[in-house]
Amino acid sequence: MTATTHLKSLQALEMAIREGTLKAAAGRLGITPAAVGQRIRALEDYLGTDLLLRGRSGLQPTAELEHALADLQAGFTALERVTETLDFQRVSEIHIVAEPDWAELWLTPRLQAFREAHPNILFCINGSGDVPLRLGEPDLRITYGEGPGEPLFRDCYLPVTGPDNLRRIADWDPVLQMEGLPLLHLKSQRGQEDYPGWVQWFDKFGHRQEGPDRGVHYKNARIALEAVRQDVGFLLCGLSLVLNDLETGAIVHPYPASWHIVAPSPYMMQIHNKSGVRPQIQKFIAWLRDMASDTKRQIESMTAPDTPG
Amino acid sequence: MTATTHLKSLQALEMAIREGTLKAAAGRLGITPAAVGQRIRALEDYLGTDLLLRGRSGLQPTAELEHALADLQAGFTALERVTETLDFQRVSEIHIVAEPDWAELWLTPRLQAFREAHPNILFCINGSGDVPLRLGEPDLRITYGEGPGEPLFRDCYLPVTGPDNLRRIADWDPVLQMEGLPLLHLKSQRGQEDYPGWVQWFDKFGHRQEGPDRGVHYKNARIALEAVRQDVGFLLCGLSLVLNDLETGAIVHPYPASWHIVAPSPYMMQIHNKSGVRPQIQKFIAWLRDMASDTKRQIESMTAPDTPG
DNA sequence: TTGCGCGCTAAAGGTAACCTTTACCAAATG
DNA sequence: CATTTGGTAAAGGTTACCTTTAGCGCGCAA
Repeated sequence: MTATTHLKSLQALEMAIREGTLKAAAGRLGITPAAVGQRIRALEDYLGTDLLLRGRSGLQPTAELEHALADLQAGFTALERVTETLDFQRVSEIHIVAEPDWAELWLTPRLQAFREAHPNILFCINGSGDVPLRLGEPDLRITYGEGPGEPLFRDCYLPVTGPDNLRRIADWDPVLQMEGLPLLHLKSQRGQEDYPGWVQWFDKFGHRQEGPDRGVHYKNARIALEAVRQDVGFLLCGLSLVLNDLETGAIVHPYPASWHIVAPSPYMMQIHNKSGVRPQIQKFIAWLRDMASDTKRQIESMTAPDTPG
Repeated sequence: MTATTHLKSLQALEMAIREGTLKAAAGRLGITPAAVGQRIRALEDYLGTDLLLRGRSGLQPTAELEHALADLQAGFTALERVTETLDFQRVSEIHIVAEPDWAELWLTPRLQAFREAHPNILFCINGSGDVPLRLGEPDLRITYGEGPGEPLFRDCYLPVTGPDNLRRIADWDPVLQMEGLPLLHLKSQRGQEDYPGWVQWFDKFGHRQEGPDRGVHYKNARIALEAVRQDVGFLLCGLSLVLNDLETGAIVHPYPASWHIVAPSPYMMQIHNKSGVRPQIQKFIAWLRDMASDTKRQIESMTAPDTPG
């Protein structure tokens, strides 16, 4: 008895039957439909017999394959259990370096759910977390601005303030609403093109005659938002960072959401050592993409021209 | 649930555990031990954990792997059943073109056993057999003489005659034994360098003064051997073609077997479309190599200098 | 101890398997 | 009839894989 050859062909075949179309199988296998067809064809050529009847509506194993089908499916089911077992056992560390504000206000709150689902994955974000920093490149790097990587989502800047402030200015003349109230700034907004600040906002929407660059400066967004919640003033903040605060009403945006500035750059994700990413990291990346596209949808729906406010 | 990756690594791992050494696993997989090590290492790197403890005397799965081992073995056992089923079901035709004499007197008698073991494999040898000739190159081509391919065995020419003839000349002077008795020739021996004939034999061993090129000429060896059995005369014949006749005593070789001429060329096997040979053809080739090396051994033992006759 | 054999490993390099891309076709669907 | 959906064909690039070669460490015998 000689060892099994054409493992990938058998896998493609099994997946095609399981999924019903080559296209779906391709999706599961992470390759193109053409490749799935090629894999199966290769095995058919090798054996000199057809194995799969390709119909437009569904696939069907030929009589040849029928007799082997049970073993085929049993085999790959067992192997999938193997991978699951091996992955599950593995305690994995994921090291991330990211924009501090984004990490603190977007990533960390969402991460809780992932960590509960994967208790065997430990994190180190910007040098702290479950495990200490190790030497070398981080597994993941999230940056804002021009640079390499894959875009996650594009943020949207708009003014936010505390709920009391909103009530206080509710009956003021819109043109004057913000006059006299303190503007809060982030350090990152100081003279950096990529981070829209009050200067850009007033340029675009008017509403304040002077001093858009004056006010209180905060080192990071968490502190600034703390101040906002206590009605210290107005902050021009990336929407993604305050989605939850807006939801709970801890802070509010006093103007229509259409009065916003789209971030000139998206958040970018760089994956270190792109080929050969460990399965746990793959899981995390997949989750991150999901979360990012959720956020993207939320931002888009909130700032869509036809649904202001 | 994402599809299983590193199939080949898992296969190597399973085989290594099954066989006990990387070397043995490599043999089963048809690759080098280094490759097996690499496959397993690749998976270990991917998972970030060791899977196999390599010891000088035997391999051992690590604790990580222990839990997945049952599924791993079950998986590949099932897949091996798949290949067996698929191969078995397949009715395959093997088309062979070969030296006519060799095909008729060496291959065909031996083929019977193979055909019984593999009733689903049909043959077409030199245009006739179970199935009619098809267009295109034959799967296998057996040639004699210089040419491409893989050597099967090198034949050995020596005189044969019928048992009665042997008795008749037994008490003659060896130098004169063959004088006056007819020499039988094959058409292929006529002026072809590659096929040693009586001329070459007498050049080398004397024993006849004149006319080594005279006698009866036969179109093919089967007819000539028929005549030999009926004591018509002496034939200089490839040993491989008459091994069975010598065994049964239907024909004999009147001189010590050391009085032979080694064929200047071996029989050569060319495999068409070398990569992508169908499994049935692989089985047949493996069998053919076995048979050929059997024959080689028989020829060598019969013609060895220390065991003449 | 030294020398040797055996099995695993490391590094380098070549090749073929594999995948993607692009374009096309045929059936199903509106 | 136009469009969409799913499969196929051909071409081309790259990467995974394998072989080769050399080396290491251990066990065993002299």
